Amino acid sequence: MGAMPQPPAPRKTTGRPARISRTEILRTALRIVTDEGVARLTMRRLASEVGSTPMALYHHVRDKEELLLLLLDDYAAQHLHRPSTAPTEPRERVIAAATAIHEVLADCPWVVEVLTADDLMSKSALWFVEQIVDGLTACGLTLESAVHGYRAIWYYTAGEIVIRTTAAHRRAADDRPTYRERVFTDLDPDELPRLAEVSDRWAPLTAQDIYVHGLTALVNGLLARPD
Amino acid sequence: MGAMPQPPAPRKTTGRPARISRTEILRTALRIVTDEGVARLTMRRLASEVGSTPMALYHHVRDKEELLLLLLDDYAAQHLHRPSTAPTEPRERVIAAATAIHEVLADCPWVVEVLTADDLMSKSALWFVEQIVDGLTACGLTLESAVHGYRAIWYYTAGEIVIRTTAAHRRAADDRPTYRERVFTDLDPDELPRLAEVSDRWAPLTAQDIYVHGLTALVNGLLARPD
DNA sequence: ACCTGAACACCGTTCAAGT
DNA sequence: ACCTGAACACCGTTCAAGT
Repeated sequence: MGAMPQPPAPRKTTGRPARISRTEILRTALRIVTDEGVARLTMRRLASEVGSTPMALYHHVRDKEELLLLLLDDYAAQHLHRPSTAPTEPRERVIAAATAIHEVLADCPWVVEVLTADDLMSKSALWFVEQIVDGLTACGLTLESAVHGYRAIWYYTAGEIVIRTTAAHRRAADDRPTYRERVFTDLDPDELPRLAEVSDRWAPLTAQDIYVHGLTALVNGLLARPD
Repeated sequence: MGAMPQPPAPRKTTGRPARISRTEILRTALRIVTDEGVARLTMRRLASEVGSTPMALYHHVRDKEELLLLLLDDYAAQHLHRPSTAPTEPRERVIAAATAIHEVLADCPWVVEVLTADDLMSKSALWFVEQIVDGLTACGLTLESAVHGYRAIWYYTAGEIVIRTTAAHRRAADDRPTYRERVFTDLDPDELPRLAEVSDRWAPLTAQDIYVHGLTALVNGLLARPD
């Protein structure tokens, strides 16, 4: 869960009226991050886009890290909608909830910076976490094992996002051949026979989306071995 | 595989003798990163530690990103040792290879920055990748499915490192209560019954190391469902 | 209460010049 | 070939002051 810091502190009626609001700051920040990537989001840039000074921002957010967390919270709240009908079969409910979280995160590459800056996600994600934990218990796991299972799913999901996102980012910005290309052209088939055998299929193979495949395997494995 | 850029280009005998070497740069960088964390590794700081100027570094590495990748390559080469005896049972070989990679990465928190900056690991890790892919095929998967399985394992492993490392980092630097603490104290038991039920056990539960547990489940699931 | 200006203490990297 | 000095174009954040 990302740190959702205190709400803007209920507006007092005394004092100078605010010229910029936290909402406006977050809206602008989200636009910058969506259009140009998280690297381009600086406090100075953001300040000028909302027509203010860098220091005015610090009156609405504690620091840049809090800004990023608020941004993820906001994003999740807007995009993570509970389905009108969830599967009744609990195993399927687990898969569906994890896939929902994954889809939302996969659509905003900038989350990586935030994921690695905090441990979990927004309040909006709690319902999905509940679905996963509850689904696993409904399949026979103890509550403790279900929580562990949820964490394994979260590791897998976050890892997929982090790795795939940065790999894509790299590919885009890359003129020079990747390390993989260089290494895979001169594999020793005696030492690494399997890798040598797939070396020329590696790129298309690893370009395939295997999230659901791996997720299903993981969930099956978690349920087959309830300790 | 991290980008291992060209080796330092075989030393020519003409020209000025080098005052600093790539090896010396990497040794110093590794010390900084180990002692004080990757955030403290700046080109300027590194230059002064090797007794040189920032720009001298650019004669030995292309840029900071290449420096970090070289660092991971170096680290993996030094710490990722092939075991003298590997399990004969292929499923166990897969688990052992993944665990070996995980252990080395888990011991150097700074890898997170590098993992998210490139897609995979060093050349030294290839043997372990081979063990995983070969072990999975030996259990009956096609070569393609084995590669997909390897990727699922890699996502899970990288995710565990990234999430656990940054969570630990956060805990250390944190005075204010975490978002989880704030959220978990006022869960609605009607809406989120399972989470409410575990809310006070959540912290110790998620502090447990479940890497091997999840890995085993994932591998079992991958093998039980070879499509 | 909210905002500003100036300053502090940094970054990575380029460029032109030295030896 | 290797290294230096100075500069460019930035950062996040603090502090003291204004309205």
